[in-house]
Order: sequence, then C-alpha cells, then structure tokens
Amino acid sequence: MLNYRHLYYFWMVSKEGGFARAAERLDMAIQTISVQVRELEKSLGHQLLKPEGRGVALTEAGRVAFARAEGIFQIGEALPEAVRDAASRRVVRLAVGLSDGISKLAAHALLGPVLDTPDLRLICHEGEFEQLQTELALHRLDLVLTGQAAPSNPNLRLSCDRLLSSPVVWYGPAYLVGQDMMDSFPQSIERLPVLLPTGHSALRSGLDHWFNDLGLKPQVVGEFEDSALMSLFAARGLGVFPVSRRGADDLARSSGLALLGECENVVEEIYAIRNRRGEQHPLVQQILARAAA
Amino acid sequence: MLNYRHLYYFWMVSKEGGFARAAERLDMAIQTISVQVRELEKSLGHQLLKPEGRGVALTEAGRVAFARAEGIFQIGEALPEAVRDAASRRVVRLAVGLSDGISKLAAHALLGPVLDTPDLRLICHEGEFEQLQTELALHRLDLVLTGQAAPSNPNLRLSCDRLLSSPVVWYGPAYLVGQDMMDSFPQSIERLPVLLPTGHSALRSGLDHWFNDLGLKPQVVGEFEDSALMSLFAARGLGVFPVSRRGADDLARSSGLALLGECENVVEEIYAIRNRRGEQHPLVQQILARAAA
DNA sequence: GCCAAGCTTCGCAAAATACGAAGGAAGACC
DNA sequence: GGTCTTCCTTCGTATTTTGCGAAGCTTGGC
Repeated sequence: MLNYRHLYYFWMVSKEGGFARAAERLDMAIQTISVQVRELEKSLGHQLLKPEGRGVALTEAGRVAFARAEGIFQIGEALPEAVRDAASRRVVRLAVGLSDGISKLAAHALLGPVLDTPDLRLICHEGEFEQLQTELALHRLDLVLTGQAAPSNPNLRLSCDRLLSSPVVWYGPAYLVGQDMMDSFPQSIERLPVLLPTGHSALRSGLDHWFNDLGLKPQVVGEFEDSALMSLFAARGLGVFPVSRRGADDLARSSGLALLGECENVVEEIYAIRNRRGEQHPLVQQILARAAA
Repeated sequence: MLNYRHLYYFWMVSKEGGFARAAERLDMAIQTISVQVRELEKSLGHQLLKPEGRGVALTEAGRVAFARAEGIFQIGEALPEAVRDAASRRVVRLAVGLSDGISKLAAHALLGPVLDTPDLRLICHEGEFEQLQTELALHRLDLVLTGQAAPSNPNLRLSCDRLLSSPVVWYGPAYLVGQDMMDSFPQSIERLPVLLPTGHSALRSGLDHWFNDLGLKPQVVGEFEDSALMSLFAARGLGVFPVSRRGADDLARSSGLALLGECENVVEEIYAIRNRRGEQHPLVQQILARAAA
C-alpha cells in the first residue's frame, strides 16, 4: 500500500525543488527526507527523482507522481478546515436521488416530513436507476427513491425497503370532471382525454393491465415522464391523469383539480434504497419511519 | 499536519460500514483501527463517527471528511499504476504556454529543435500572462513563452531568460513586393497595405516607434493578435507584415511571400519562463540551449 | 585544486503503529 | 427477562517506522 507520508515528502521536495529546501520547509533533517523518498521510489518500483547538477530533477514517472500528489495534498490540506466548517455549520445536507419514472408528486409527499427541518439543504438528483445506485454506493447520495424494488445486491451494501404502496386515483380539471363522470367511473374514462406516465414506469404497466381487465379503451392525449409536469398540463385542461393517493392530497386544493375516482388493484409503489445500516442519515431515518407509520 | 494513515483507516471504516469489516478488509486488529481513527478525530478536533446501534454512523463532519478522503484515496490508489504507465511509456510530454501577443511564428521556430523528438506529445496552451504564470507554478506547464520579460518573482520560484532577440523584417505577397519596393524600403511601406500586430504586443510598440522616427504614415489594413493568422492573410494578398527574422526563414519558401526589407532598431524578443532549476524538463533545456546558440 | 552546497549512508534513539487480553454496550434470539 | 452474539473500547507491551547526528560522496564554482 502506498505510504502517504513518503509521498508527502516527495511532493514537498518536488515543490521546493530540492531536498535541502524541503527539509528546511518541513523543519526536518535532510537525510530523513532523502531516505523516505527513496522508500517511495522503491515501493513504486521506479525512480522519481534523478540527480541533476547538484540538485535533483523529476523523471517522467516523477512528473506523473507529482501531478497526482498535488491533487491529493491539495484536498488533504483543505480537509481540516472543511471538517471544522461542516461541524460548526448548522445546515443539514440531504442528497436524494429520484429514479426516472418515479412519481415526483409522491416523492414530494414522502420527503414532506423533513422539509421543514431548520437549516436543511436538500439536494435532489434525477437519473437512471443504475447510475443512482452507483452514486449511492459512492456516498454521493443519502437516499434513492425508485418505483421498483432494487435487485438486492449484497456486494454494494445497500438495503431496499418499500416506502409506499398507495392506491392510484384519477384527477382532472374540475370542468371536465362532472358528477356524471364520477358516477360512471371507471367507464367514463373512455369519454375523457387521458394523460399517462410513459411506458418505462411501473405505474404504467399497472394501468395498462387495469384498462385491459376492464375492457377500457382510453383516449390517450399525452404521455409524461414526470408526474408533476403531467399534473400541470392536466390542471390547464389537457385531460385526466392518474396519481397515487398519497401525494395527491393537496392537488384538489391547490390546482383546481377534482377527484374523478380510484382504480381498484392498481398501486403505485415507491422503494427507498439506502446505504447499509450504520451510515444512515438522520433525516433518512426520519423519512423511513414516517413512511412506515 | 494531517495523518493520512489515520485518514485511510477512517475512510475504510466508513466505506465498509464498521470497524469490524474494515479491520477484516485491512487484515488488521480491530482495536488498532479504533485507536487510529480516534487519533484522527482528536487531531481534527471533531467527532467523525458516532455510535449507532451496535455499529457506527458518520456525523455531519464525518460526511465531509469522508467525501474528501474518497477524493484523496481514489487518486492515491491509481497513482502506482499511473507511475508505472508513465515509466514504461515512451512518449515525452511537453506542455508549453504561449502568452497572448507572442509571435506564433517565432514560437514555432523556437520549439522547432524538439519537434522531431520521437514520441513527443506537445501540449500548447494560450492564455493571459498571469494565468500562464500560475499554471507554471502549479506544474501544469513546463515552459511559458512570452513577449516581454517577466517581473522576477522569487516567491513563485520561476526563472526568466531571454530566448530570442531577433531583428524584425517585413514580408508580403510576391506580387506586391517588387524590386522597386525593396529598393525604396522603408519609405515604400507607405505605398503598401500594412498588417500589424495588435496594440497589446511589445512588438507593436517597437514598430510604432519605428514608424514615428522615420516619419512614416503606413496604411494599416489589418491588426492581428496572432502572427500565424497575419501571415496567412498576407499570403492571400491582404498586405505586408512584420515578423521576426528568426522564425521567418521558411516563409518565403512555403507561402509565396517575399522579403521586403528589415527594420533597424526594432527587435522582437521572446522570453522563456520556467520552473526553478532542478525541475526542468529535458526538452526545455534543449530548447533553451538551442536558442542561446 | 580547493571550497561550498547538496545528496547519501550508517547506526542508534524516539515515536508511531500493531496486537493480545480483558471489558462494556447494544441488538438478536429464545 | 436471560443469554448469546456482535461490535466497539481500553490497557499494556512488542514491533515497525520514523527521525537525527556524524561521517562520506558528488558536483559546480572560484
């Protein structure tokens, strides 16, 4: 394994342009530096410094090593202050990944419990499931919300829980959704313009099944990746759309949308993927606890 | 100073999700890891891991430290291989910064001696003088060529040498530069369309002086930052232009340009700025040696 | 040819790192 | 509730690494 102390001395020698200067800067004996750098060279199997006149110069390998060392120690020298900052700072960072195809409205509902955390800094990141899983493993994310259960992968040390399993309801603009439409639901849906999630989502599969079972042939006027966008277009009169009941609570109030009816046997599910136990974010635990309740 | 060994153990503990796993992975006793990580916390002055159930979890400070550590050790783990690659690779990297306002033709002439180095990988980077100086100090460049002497700055450990001081000559397309024009040079220049370097360059100042001293009022049809571009436009018939004699040797041959005449008392100078002695690139030395000859 | 600056080698002291043994704390399981 | 297992911690000691004084060795300048 690479010895970072040796590397540090090598870095300083390169930066200062010689053992003597480096030793002075480090307030150490010159021979110590000399020996330790030699150790580094031995462990890497290549000469990094070569004698040049009465000083030393970098070899090609040394040039590369120096460039990397520069990167390492630039981060390293800033680390203590970064830690102090983080410790004194009151803001709590929470990085959430939202998998493509997840209902943004439901995601928002799930994150709701922590949104009023004082000094919260919420980072929402969308992307492909695989990519998010990677970022989670690399600790760039604290939590990933996804529409389908993750293939449990013990290598990555991730755990997956179902956070939400909510019946799906239909909403639409009030002027389209009259009493007659509600009464004759679900058949009435054939007489209404319909917005659907795109085919990539788990919810779409469930809905297609539901249409098929009931022998319904809906008139699809739009397909949306994003449920929030879908609800916006619906509110502007484009048509009626499905959404999980949880997360739809405030739709009627806030956007002039009316409840049309509820699907039987169609549920939207959301799964939470997170790092292995023991590295959890307090807010993540809060979200999971609230969702379980 | 930050102890990278401690940091490494902390990183591994975070990554593996516990002391026990980390110890197993590192093939070390668990208590060693425990103590060393505690040392890191002590030296940083903040707790990085907190007990959680029967494992441990990252604190906010720990989260930050872990992110930095990830950066550090990702570089570090790739370093040995990078060094091996560099050592076995035969290509020689030479990164040269060309200051804005320098004559590209002269720069090319100066770099000429090393251009036929086998397996050369030449990186040419243009930019403001200050910026290039910074990159030089950060070892991202091996050499900076500039039109004016650098203010010697002992802090940055850079040295500056005059590489070239060459008389300035005028070239123009052969059909413009007839024998009569050559004979009546420099007065004939008033009867020719003239291209000049832009006002930012040292060469331009010298030329303005020269015009003034001789009482010449040239008809300026173009100003160029870039001498190579200027020579291209000149070759296409736009006008006559000044260029340092060195670096102009092949102009007449290759581009249908003819020598008009030579300025008295106007020189183009090029300075080489490089890192302190002992960190020099072999090719840089070659360039300097050749230029001095 | 001599001096001064700079790197290297050698042998020993100091410091850090590492581990066995023993102890405590928190879920898991009956 | 009791017991078991897993995990983290503390303590005392062995081992390794790191650091330094003293004495070479090489190179360039005078």
